[in-house]
This record gives sequence, C-alpha cells and structure tokens, in this order.
Amino acid sequence: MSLVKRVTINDVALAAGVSVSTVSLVLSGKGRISSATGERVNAAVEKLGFVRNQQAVALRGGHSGRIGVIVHNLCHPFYAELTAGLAEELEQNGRMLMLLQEGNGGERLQRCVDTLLAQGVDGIIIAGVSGRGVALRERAAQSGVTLLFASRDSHPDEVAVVRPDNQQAARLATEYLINKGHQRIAWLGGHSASLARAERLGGFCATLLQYGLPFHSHWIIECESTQRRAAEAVVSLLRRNPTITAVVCHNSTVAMGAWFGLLRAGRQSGEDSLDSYYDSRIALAAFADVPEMMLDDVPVTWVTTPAREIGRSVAQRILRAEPTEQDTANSFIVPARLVAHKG
Amino acid sequence: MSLVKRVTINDVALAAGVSVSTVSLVLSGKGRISSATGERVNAAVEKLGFVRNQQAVALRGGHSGRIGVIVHNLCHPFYAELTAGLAEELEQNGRMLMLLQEGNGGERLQRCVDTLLAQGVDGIIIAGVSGRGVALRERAAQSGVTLLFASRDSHPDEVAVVRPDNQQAARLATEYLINKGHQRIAWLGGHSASLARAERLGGFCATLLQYGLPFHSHWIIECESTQRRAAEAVVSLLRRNPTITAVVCHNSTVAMGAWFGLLRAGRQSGEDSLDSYYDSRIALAAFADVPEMMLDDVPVTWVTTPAREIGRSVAQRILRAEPTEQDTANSFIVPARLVAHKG
DNA sequence: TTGAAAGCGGTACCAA
DNA sequence: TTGGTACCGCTTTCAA
Repeated sequence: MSLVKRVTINDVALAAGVSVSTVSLVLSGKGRISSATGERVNAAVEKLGFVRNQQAVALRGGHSGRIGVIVHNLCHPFYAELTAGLAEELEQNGRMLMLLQEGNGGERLQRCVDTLLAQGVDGIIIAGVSGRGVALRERAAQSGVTLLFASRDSHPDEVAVVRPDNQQAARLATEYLINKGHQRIAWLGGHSASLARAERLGGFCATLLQYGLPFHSHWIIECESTQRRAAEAVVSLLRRNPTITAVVCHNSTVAMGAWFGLLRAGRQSGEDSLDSYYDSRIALAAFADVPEMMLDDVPVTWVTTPAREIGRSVAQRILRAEPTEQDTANSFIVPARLVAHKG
Repeated sequence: MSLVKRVTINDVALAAGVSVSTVSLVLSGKGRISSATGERVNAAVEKLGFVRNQQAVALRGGHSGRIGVIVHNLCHPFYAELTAGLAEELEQNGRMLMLLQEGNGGERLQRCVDTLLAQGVDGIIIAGVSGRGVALRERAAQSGVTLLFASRDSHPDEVAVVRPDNQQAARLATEYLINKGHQRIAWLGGHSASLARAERLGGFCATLLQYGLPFHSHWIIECESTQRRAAEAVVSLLRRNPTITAVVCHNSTVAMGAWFGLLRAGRQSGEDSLDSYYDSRIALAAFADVPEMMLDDVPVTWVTTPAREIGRSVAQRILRAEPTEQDTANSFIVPARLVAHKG
C-alpha cells in the first residue's frame, strides 16, 4: 500500500502501446489521430483511471484554470452570494476558484496576492477591499495576471470595479414610494462613514428633488444596525415628525427593527389593528443583499442588490480579459431589482 | 510589454551570481549556506520580486499546499461559516483552499473530486453532501489523498465526518427550558425527512423523559420554514393545547415566525402588554446556524451550531492526517453552545 | 559550501 | 498519423 503512485500519461501510453505524445494529442484532441488509436488510448485512460495533472500542464505554459479570489468576509451575505456566483460561473467554464480571506490590514492583502501569484493563477479577483488597488494591479501585471475588483460601493482607487448601482437602487426604492403616493419620506440607518450609504443617499435625495418633494436633513437618521436601535429610532423620528409617511431603511436589520417599532407604536397609540395601522400610515422600503426567505412575512418593499449577478459578471470579465488589455476595462455597474411587498 | 516573463529561480541565480541549486537551498533554508551567499540571494529575490512557483514545487514531489473543498451551498449560513473557518485555519497553516460548489446530483460530485485530484490537492473536504462517500474515498485514496467529510448531521455512509452534536444541542435547549421551570414543552418546525431534525428530536425527547416530563407526539409539529407558516402553526398549537408553556423551534425563521404569532395572539387576546404576555406565558428556544445580529432583539434563547469551529476542526484534521491512516479517523462531534436571551 | 544534472508530468515541435 | 525529445520551474542527490 503506502504511497500509491499516481497514474501518469506514461502509464497510459504503455498500456495503449503508443507514445506519450500520442496520448497527449488524444487527450487534447489536437492532432489528427486515427480513430483506432484514439479508442485504444481512451480505453487505457478509462481502465487506469487516469486524471490529467493540471500542474504539469500549467507549468509547461498552458493556463492553470485557477482563478484566485480574495474576499473580505465570506460570512457577509453579500460576499457569500457574490462568491457563489463567481464559483458557479467559473465552474461552468472549467475553471476553479482559489479562495483567500483577507483578514486584516493592508500588508496582508499584498501577501495574499503574492500567494495567489505563486500558485500560478490565471487571474485574481478582489472582492470588497478598498485602497491600494493601483499598486496591487501593477504587481499582478508584472506576472501577466489580470486583476479585477468587485465591491459593494465605488472604489477609492482608480481601478476597474464591478459593483452594484447604489444610486439607482435608492432611486428605485424612492420612486416606488412616490408612485405609491408618499410625499414625505425619511431615511433610516447606516453609518455616515459608509460609502455605499452615501451613494444610496445621493440617489434618494436626487429623486426627491426631481419630484419636487421636501427633503430635510433631519429626516436622515444614522442608526446602528440592530433591531432595538432601529425600533427606537423610527419611533422617535415619527414622534418628532408625524407627517412622515414612508421610510427607506439602509439594510434588512434596520427594516425589521423599524417594523417592530411601528408595531409597538401602533399598539401604544391604541390602534386596534396593527396591520391597518401600518398600512395606512407608514410604508417601509429597504435594501437587502439577498432576497432572504426569512423576510418573507414582513411588509417591506425590498431593493435587492444583485450580488450573485455581480459575481457572475466579474467571472465572465476575467475569463474574457486578456492580461494586456486590462487597462481598458472600465467599471461595470450592475442595477438593483425591486421586490414589492405583495398586498 | 505584452507577455511579461515571470521571474524564476534562474533569474535570481544569475543576479546573485550563484547556481540554481544554491538559490533553492537558500529558499528552503535546508543546506548549510554561508551567510554571505544567503544575503546575496535574498537581495536578488527582493530586487527582482521573485515569487516561488508552487506548481513546480508540487510537481517535483513536494506538497502543493492546496486543500480542495466541495461545498453544497455556499450561501447557506451554516456552510458559509464552516467554509470561513476552514479558510481561516488553512491560511494560518500556509495552505489554501480550492473551492468547488456541488450543484446537483451524484455524478457531479465524482467529477468534482476528479477535478480536484487533477489540480494536485493534498486533501479534499466534502461539506454537506450525503451518500456515495465510500466510493469517493476509495477514489481519493488511489491518489494518496485524504478525504474528509463535514456535515450538519450524521452521514449515511460509513465514513468519518466532522459534525455538530445535534442531540446535545437539543438537550441543551430542553434542559434550559426545564430549569426555567417549564414542564410542558412543544416542538415546532422542520420536515420529518430531515436527519438533523431527527437527531435533535432524539435529544429533545430523551431529555423530557429523563426529567419525567410529559411528551406527546401531537406536540411535535412539522412546519415549512417561513415566518407565516410558523406563526400560524404556533397559534393553532397553543389554541389546541393551552397548557404548553415553551416551544423549541427548529430554526431561526420558524422562531421569528413563532414570535410574531405570539405577538398577534397576545394582542388578539386583549393583553395590554405584549412583552408581559409573552414573558409570562410562552418561552421560545431555537437552533441557529450562526449567532446572527439580526436576531438580537427577539426574546428567544438560541442554541448555536458551531459551524466555524467545525470548519476549523476539519481543517486541522486534514492537515494532521497522513494519507494512509485515514481509515482510523473517526467521526468528530462538536458540541453546540447556548446563548440565553438576556432578560 | 556550492554546482551539475536528473527528473516531476505534461506539451509541442520536428522527424519519420 | 505517430514517435522522439527538449523544455516549463523547481528540488534533490551526488560530486567537486
């Protein structure tokens, strides 16, 4: 037993009574081979259970079929979806994904790229990391490897990035509410340092202005992403500004919290039906990274960021990209979809 | 421009004025090298930006440093966490992860393994796929590669698997409720075909019996994993069995739904405080794949399956494993943790 | 302490 | 239509 030697092309050649070059040709279907030889080789491959050693192929000069992916946090739903889309698309094209998680800090990212380069990847995708993009791309280019970025927001660097259209997403949500008849719309959630939030706010404000609707900066509420805080915030907001009829929430947690807050407020104000209280008074719209089953029963209209599509898109781009032409690659912005609450 | 040739060990040797063998020795710190030469080589490495080609290393006979991972569904929180833990642990040990998603069907899984084998991985981890384990392990063993399984439940095959202790998790939840004074406890959610559910139910029933508490099979409710269904189910359950004081929920969606159901029921029954209605009447416990921030405000006691730890654990095992001794590897069962609702 | 050379498993060019 | 063979980048004896 012990170290079972792997079946190589030599073994196949021997078994089929041909040379290694012939086997190689059959394998890649390149040369003009007589069908008799072809079958003999294939039979040998089958019998011996031969699997082609991709490392050797890559070493000789071919492509390795590996795409490196550096993802900031795999457990974040957005990046999980993105990575899933990436893997899906890459697998469909016979490539595979080498995954690295970028735990902390900038130095580490550089090292991730080097690790990937050492593994002989054909391309590298960085998902959700900001800054230092130019230096990294240069490093990758030195090795003739395409480097692409994917992110939730626009990149601070001047590098190409595939990302969601946060402005359009906000416009979508806002217009939906406006078309439903809402005129006084507030914003709840997110931290002012968030770039994605800033982009969304841009779309939100622009849409309000465009429709000639009032916009007050004190209707824009920062809020920690917990249900408790969101519930408190929405109640206090509505108490101070009773004319507000709709709220756009920065994420699903905030939206859930806001809903609970409304439920409580409805109860406390003596309404006899929470649903009617909600329906007649306050409409909720919110951004979500993925259409979550968990949220199916909450009366919120969701604008979902197409994380999976972004993954697929960036995969397609890296497959198409020639290492030399990467400089021509421009940002590719994927639109969001609106999922209206039924009923 | 165009195809920038990668810096090789030859270039380094040339630049440092030594032979390739010397460079190799310095790189791996193996031979006894004079510090003068060592420094000259390192300087050249630095200047040229050399990165060692792992494919060549692996081809020559060393380990590739790659671990293949086949995961059923990356977007499922349990498997996302598991994969993250896996990646974390592997990276800390200088390995990396080649990720494959097993979309559908059995044939495909076999192909995934072959793909991984062709890439020259040192080991393969299959996360969340059942059946056909024996055949796959055999295939891997032929190539001298260790194959390990990780899963949410016990495996139907007779192969080693790292998995959560579903029985213990259920025991944990049940005992917690009992210690809180609950005597009449129901079960809500999950499909009867689910193996994980069956295991949990085992722990649940055993604990009840152990404490001499009543157990009625009609207190075990199957339920689709949506909030709406769970809300309906919990209300109808309590209406039929008003003596029940606690419910164990099969997952977080069901728990959320149950809570909403209780809220509604409380309101309809004319209670003036939902919280007190809930607190005084029905306690909820539930299983969750990860401690989710989203759930921070729901009065549910969670038993979290340690997905990340399972990932880490299986990574450690595959790093430790010698290809030949895999048959001695037994199932490794990771206990769950209880997160009591504060207040 | 260092260098020369033989592979690892393929590919592809050049002959036959 | 096939076979011989020189590599790809690196490790590792074996000599020097």
